[in-house]
Amino acid sequence: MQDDRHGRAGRDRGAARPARRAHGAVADPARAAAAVGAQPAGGGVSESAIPYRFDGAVPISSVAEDPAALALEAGASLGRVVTVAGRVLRLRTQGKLCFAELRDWTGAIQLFADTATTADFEGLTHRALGDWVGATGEVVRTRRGELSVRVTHWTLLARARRGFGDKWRGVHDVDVRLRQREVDLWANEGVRDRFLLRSRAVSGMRRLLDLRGFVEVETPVLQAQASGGHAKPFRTHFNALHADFTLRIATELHLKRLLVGGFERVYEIGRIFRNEGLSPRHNPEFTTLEVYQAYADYTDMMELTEHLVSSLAQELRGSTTLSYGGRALELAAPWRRATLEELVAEETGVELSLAMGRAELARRAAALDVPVADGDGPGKVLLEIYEKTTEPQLWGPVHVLDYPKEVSPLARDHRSRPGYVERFESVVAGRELANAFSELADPDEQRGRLEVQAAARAAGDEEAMALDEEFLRALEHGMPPTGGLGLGVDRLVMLLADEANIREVILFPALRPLAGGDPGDPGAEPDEPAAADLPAGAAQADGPGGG
RNA sequence: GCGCCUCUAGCUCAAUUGGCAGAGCAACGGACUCUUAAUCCGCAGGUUCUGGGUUCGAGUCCCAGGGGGCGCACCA
Repeated sequence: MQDDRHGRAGRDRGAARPARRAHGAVADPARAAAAVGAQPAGGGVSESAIPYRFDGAVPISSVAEDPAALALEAGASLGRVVTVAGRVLRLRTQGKLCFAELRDWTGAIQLFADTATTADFEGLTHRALGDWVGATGEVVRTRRGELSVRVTHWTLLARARRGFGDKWRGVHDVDVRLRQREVDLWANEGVRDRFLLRSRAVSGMRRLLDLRGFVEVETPVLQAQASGGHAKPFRTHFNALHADFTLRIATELHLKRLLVGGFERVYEIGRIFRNEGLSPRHNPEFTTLEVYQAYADYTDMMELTEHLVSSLAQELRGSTTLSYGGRALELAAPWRRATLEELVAEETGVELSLAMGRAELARRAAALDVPVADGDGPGKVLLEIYEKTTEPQLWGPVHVLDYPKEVSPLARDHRSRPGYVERFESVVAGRELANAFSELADPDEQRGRLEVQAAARAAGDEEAMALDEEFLRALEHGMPPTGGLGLGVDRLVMLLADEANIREVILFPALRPLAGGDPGDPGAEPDEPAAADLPAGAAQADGPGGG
């Protein structure tokens, strides 16, 4: 993994066995594609009655959490008329009364209707679960004590032709949950909150960095040759240039070029792509944060890592003490710092040192049942031993210091330990969360390191780092001393959300495509007429600017 | 890629040793003026993932394929 800043950040290895969250995958692809709960169309309201916009709705939480409303006594009215909008998730009709639970993304409130005060009472009682409705009425508390909007009039905003699964148990079919995340978000408790947490973590990250004077930038996803990491890229074709391109595997090299260009503090939060395995802990596209700070070294990056992670935990979870997989995790700064060898010795009792040479290291690897490849140098052997025996056992958080130069082509030589570079990985819950170094700025040294990579590449190592001449030329213009940090955003969100499966923190994780497309759906509306059959005007009316 | 597990109504799940495919929810029709997973009455709903095989008889056993899950490998 060498210099690979995100070698596994955001993609875990050696992780604790993930809790099995769902059972019994169903689903032949046909049924998965046919979606959940297809129901016959109906409901007695014509599509043309649905308005183009809906004015005046307030967030439901502003009603449901209003102190005056909370203090309201059963049977009393607040004397305040509100309009709310959202989705009908429960519906209970009782003779000339009707109760519905209306939910928007801020909260839920009951609608209370009756034949005397509600326009089109009958229509309301025939809403399908899942229909979107706007409603206006007084804020009251029912005799039975439920805060409600006593509906005088209401508007259908969307029909739900498909249901959202069992109203009590939701939808547990993993395939449906992931392929139809929109269903998962409504049907299952906590899903939406988890993704809101993710969103807040990312915006929090931006805010914390902005406060320290960093600027956010965007670098290319499409690259002639991806570099800056160790991974197989996805390949694509750039028609206009008649050239094969790759999707980026790291943002590192472009960001360092910005340091050369005078951006002293930059960061990018972006998707990178690695053409590798799929697992509960690996998604081929994942999000990284990369930060570069001029005049700083890796010790500054340790402080920054601690600051980001502990601040987000405090802000989003209310504490730096979290529970992850049932085990306590204390994220408050400062985090422990220990060298790679110290940690291996603690875990295995085996002393290691680069100085003892490859042969001796290989013997110790064998004694620990760690396989070693013939081509591996001493640094690689050392790293393998650490990764196989120690990293998965580290609960942390801990900054693992000082990696062999051999496996770190982009990091600067250690100022006092020959053969090592100034690099650390932050390990939390047995997995790498962050990877950082004092950046290598010397163009000649960098060229030499990348030539070694290029040779490995030429020898068939598909994941050896590509030699990037534009990057090397940039370094020749001079890059100041710089500390750089890469952090796996998906991984961080997993920690904050207490999730063992990366797909629970990615809205639309990669899945095998369904063969044959939509197999048809008996509950769905008839197919739309083909475009050719539409009147000329209609054929173009497919969106803003579409014409 | 390999191994193990799994797939039954729209959803969540049953179905004794191989012996009539069921329930709850959703849907549909109805009753009900304070419900809270409302309740009650009625009605409807199936290529038991697909294709073969064994058997008098297969949701159940066997083979092949597909989807999904987990683990391993990969992720220098």
